[in-house]
Amino acid sequence: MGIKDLSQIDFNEHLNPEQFEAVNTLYGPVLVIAGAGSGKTRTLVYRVARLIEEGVDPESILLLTFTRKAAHEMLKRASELVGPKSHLVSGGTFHSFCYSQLRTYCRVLDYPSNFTVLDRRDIEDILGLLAEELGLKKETARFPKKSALASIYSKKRNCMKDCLWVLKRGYAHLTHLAPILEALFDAYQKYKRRHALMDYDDLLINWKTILKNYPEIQEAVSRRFNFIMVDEYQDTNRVQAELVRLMAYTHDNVMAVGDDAQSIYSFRGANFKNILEFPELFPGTRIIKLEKNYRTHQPNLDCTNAIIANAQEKFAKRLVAVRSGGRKPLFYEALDENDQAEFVVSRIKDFILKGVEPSEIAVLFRASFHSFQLEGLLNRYGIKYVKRGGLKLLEGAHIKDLLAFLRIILNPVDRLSVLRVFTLIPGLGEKGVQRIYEAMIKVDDPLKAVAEFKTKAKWHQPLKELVHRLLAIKEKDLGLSDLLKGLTSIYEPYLTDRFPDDYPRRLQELNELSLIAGAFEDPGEFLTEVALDPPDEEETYGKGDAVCLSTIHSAKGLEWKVVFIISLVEGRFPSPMALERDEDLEEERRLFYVAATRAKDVLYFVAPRLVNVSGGGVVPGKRSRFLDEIPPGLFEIWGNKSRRFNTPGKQELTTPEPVKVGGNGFRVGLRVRHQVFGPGTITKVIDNEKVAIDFDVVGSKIINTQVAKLSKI
DNA sequence: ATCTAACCTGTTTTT
DNA sequence: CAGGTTAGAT
Repeated sequence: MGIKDLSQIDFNEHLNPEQFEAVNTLYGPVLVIAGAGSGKTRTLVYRVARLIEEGVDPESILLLTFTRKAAHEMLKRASELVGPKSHLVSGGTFHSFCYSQLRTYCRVLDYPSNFTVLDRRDIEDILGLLAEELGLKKETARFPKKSALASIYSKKRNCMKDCLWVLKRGYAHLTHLAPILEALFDAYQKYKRRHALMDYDDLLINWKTILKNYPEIQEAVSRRFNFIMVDEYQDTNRVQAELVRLMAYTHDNVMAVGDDAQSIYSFRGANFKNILEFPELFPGTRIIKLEKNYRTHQPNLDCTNAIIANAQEKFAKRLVAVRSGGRKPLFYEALDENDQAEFVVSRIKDFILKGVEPSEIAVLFRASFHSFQLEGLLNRYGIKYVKRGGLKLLEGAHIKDLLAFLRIILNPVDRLSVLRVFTLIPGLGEKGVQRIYEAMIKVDDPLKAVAEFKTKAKWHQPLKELVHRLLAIKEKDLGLSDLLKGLTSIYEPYLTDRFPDDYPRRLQELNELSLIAGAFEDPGEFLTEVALDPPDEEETYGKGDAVCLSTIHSAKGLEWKVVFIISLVEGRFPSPMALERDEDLEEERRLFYVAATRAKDVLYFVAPRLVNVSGGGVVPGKRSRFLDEIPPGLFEIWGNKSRRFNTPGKQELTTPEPVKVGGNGFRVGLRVRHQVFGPGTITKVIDNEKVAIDFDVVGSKIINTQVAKLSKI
């Protein structure tokens, strides 16, 4: 296959020889194994450009990845390079792609084409409901929580194994429940079918079933998408690998790009071994390795290479930096979590003063609650930040309330939504709604049945009014956007009641949701979109220049000039849940590797020496084993003891204010003893309730004198 | 006796 | 924010 004239782009000039080779392998299966920061997505995008330039129809190109963010990034860069033609290229996450295919073809499975996609919460709630209905909770002591049920279910389906298999790995204490869980999941499958619902796993598996059982559909799809490319292949699981195999069966024009060292999604069935199996799935695969790193400099790279060198199974790969210069990563051992937060904040302020854009700074952590303390401090200093991976807009109670209203309009016997909406009425709870619901499912017009429901309870009248308002709005037959606005006005009194402190903010969010909804005509499609691709806060609020706080999982594929990785102590990172099995610990190490490779210029490791535990006490922590694994000399240790009294951040916090005496006699300079933290000195009286105290052992804390027991010394 | 509302605590990671 | 628990309301 000769290369035609490269009239538009000089590929050779913009790519190194390995990338060039990958880009120019236009036909047949290709596996690109590439390290962090080596230009993986770039390679993929250039191949799209190359194909189009070759005369390939853009509509026959399909780009797939696992995460929304990676998909978004990939398509954005494609449109930058290729221009308007890139809009004809199909692509997105596996889930959204399967959804669009199922809309067209799911009738062969006896599903209506307007099925709804469940989000995680729905799945958990339905499982919980069914478990209760089947009486499993009463029968079985220590029945797993519904979140665990959902995880077991999803793993079972993603790995294509039975319950016992899943329970044996990871839920060993529950193996006796295997038959019971099979029955529960059976009931769940039936429930979904009855209500025309699919969950995330159904999207993939149902589409796979169709491809497998309907050769004419498989043929049509395979001919339509003549070039399939998968980014972040290490994140795919067996089901996704088979989907690709099935869809490419007429042509084998598949390029998979991935890094086995960055596989961090095994909890949902992704397996880095998948990448090893690719050549088996596609005989004759050409394997290309990318080992040049464009993101960072050699000292950082030496350190990250050392982190991943401790992994037990991996492709041999040693990244070499293209950039020169640079400084070793720094490790700061903070006194406690408060000092950790103060250190990070003071460094952030410093960088911003030096002219670093806040959006070029990120703080990464294992689990989203690790950043609580830091968030408080950032708020106090007025530093703008966005948090990724934590609470999503969708998870706010008010958003869920409004969506429940919408669902009732669309389907009055949606049990979860009925429960959610009707319990908003004071005095009406779970049991009451249950009785109403039973009356609803017996008749043709469920909402009317509610209006006519007979009871002496005091909630009767408010319920009737609510239902009348819902019926009235339903009759108007409004567009989706107006419908949501109308529902918001019905919901508003309950909203102000439920959230007296911050309802204006929540109302604002609801209005934004109505605006987003304006882009959809079909309400079912809107609900699916919200489940599959929830609008994230950053886009919604358009906060431009803010520091990024992120879980490591949500940081994958992104990069910043300055990166802090915090809470590198045992018990936090690696996560205690991952200590039991070797494979889990290996994954935690890869996670650490992903975090450390996000930095372009400056990389900080931070660990507190004392760790807050639940209940309010502190215990001595041990620095994370992953830090100890790194050979000494590959990072610098920072923090002589005097630092904490010299940094600007610390100064501002501890400089005594003009003496102000709190209502209870506490004043600056007073020596006090705290039940848990021991002796300390009051440095600031904030108001009648709160004082700042510099404890002799654990450093500064804000203490509420109404809650904590303080005695004067 | 039955149900609701208020309180307390403990949180992995994603589609 | 949700699950479990419990005090208090009906």
